Amino acid sequence: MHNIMEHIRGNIASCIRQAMHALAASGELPADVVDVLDGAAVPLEVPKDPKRGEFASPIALVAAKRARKPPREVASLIVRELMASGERKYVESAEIAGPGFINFRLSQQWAADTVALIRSKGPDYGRCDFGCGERVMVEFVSANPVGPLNVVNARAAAVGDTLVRLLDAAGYDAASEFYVNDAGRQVEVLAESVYARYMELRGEDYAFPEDGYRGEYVRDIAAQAMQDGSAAARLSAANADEARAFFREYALRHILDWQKRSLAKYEVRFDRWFSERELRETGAVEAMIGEMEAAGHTYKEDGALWFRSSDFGDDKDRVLIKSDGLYTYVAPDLAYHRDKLSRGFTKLIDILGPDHHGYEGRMQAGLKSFGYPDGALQVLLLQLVTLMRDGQPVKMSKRAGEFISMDDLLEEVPKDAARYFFIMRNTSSHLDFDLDLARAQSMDNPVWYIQYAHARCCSIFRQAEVAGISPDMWDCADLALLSEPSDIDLVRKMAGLPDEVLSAALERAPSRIAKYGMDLASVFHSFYNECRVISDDAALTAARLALVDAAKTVIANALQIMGIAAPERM
RNA sequence: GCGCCUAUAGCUCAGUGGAUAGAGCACCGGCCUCCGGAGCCGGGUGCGCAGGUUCAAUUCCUGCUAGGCGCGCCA
Repeated sequence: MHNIMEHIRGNIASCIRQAMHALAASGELPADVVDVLDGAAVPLEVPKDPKRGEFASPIALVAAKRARKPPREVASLIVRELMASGERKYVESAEIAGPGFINFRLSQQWAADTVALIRSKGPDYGRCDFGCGERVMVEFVSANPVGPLNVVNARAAAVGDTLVRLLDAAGYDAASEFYVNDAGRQVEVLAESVYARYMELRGEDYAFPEDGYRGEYVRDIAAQAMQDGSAAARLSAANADEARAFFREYALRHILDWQKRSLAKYEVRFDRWFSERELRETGAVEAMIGEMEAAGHTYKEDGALWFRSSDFGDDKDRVLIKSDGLYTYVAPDLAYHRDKLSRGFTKLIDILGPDHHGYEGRMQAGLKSFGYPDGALQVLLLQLVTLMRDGQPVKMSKRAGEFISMDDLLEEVPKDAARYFFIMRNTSSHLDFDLDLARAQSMDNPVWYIQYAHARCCSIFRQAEVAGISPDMWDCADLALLSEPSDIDLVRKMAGLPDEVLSAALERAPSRIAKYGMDLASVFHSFYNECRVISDDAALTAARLALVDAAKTVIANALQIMGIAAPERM
């Protein structure tokens, strides 16, 4: 058993089902009342207010109409049957409340077993095999290799990496990829920009391209090439075309390495950096277009080759090959997505910035035309990020060169804080990133608050060691002694991790784990204030140390999923 | 004009087809002879507007209003 809550949920549901069948059989309820159970799970929820118990069911409200009795009366019959059932496990009491809810309270044995389970699972607690090893590919960041990573890239990196960790925890075989657009126009513009700066540094008159990249880093790259002996030698012998070609490769490698370093600092890992250029070299794009033409999904117009994407749900048709003979970005991108699916990934997730939402329709249309099922590709659109300093939005303008890159951000706030802040909101919501708060080493900072809960657990163990209490003493503790409301509140919150991980993974919602971590830390701090762990009562001390050990595990596991360190001291 | 996203407490945001809609910040008041006070406890007139589906809508659907973003043979 890896999830006690799931086990109990199943047990209660089956008890309710049996109770209703028994009532229908005995004639106390109309025979057709059991129809409400058909094809649907017995409704069971975790009440918001812990005073209502661990589980609640509105089944009596749902069944009242068929039962032709008031909900509370139906509830009372179900409770009578259920409490008489020998199948019932852990349920200590079932009460009728409000309009007809049945609230289930679990026995202390449940708390004891939960603590024991968490301690035996250790780092695996919270994980499950729901995904059955299905292969899921998450593609994120995929910034053009023409400049530094920006703040939305940083959000995408934190969200994507956490999502991969979540999917992994939920039993999927999850992989991450960064698609490198190292072919195409943007790269040429970069090459021309660096070349222009190079000429400028040499004091030659050369016009900077209209749509060129004006960042200071472009000049830096040119300057570095001039100082690099072998590069300088090659440049001095080159004509303009050769120099541009040289700078294309030089700048590309330089910027790609730079982006890789930024992400490494951020502890965001990619299983693969997939090169568009290599994809083109395999002939995959040509082959794909050939098949599309053969299938009749294309037509020629105004000298360009169009994909009939509107036949597959897109707003309008899209150009694959421009009238100048070059591919648009759509063609290689489609080939890339087809490549991912051909490698055995059955689910693709793309995390995109808000300026790319139009992209989804054409990709979905493409995959549909290839015959892949609906739902093979899921696009997660991130909304914008506003950096806040002193309560004011930080103005960013590319033109004026006022621009905060991901590197700048990570110099200002710790990596753990940045990751947390970027995932703490729903991906579909605009994000206000409070730089002052993220940097603060104080109770107001949610990251510190959670990490402090972990450090506090460790501190208690250090204290226990000083008092001469060894781990084997709490390994065999009598967990039945954990009976204070604060003990149970903590256990209840810890028991929720597996459900939380699974729903966060299925909803593609890293923010849920951020919220959970915060709530867990809060319950832990309350417990700590309410219940003394190390006391004169040796048996209770042992039980509480086991509880703290479990708490430490759960906090660490939640932080691990977010890619945030779990410090022993701060 | 079309498309996507958003609208919940003074502020930043959670949340769910169900019970009395939550958290943090800010503000006010308490709690250390004690495991880290980097903490805890208490204090709340809020789901943009109008319809619809439902036993039940803040949640789902439609329309409206307001804000953000996008709408290239750029990526």
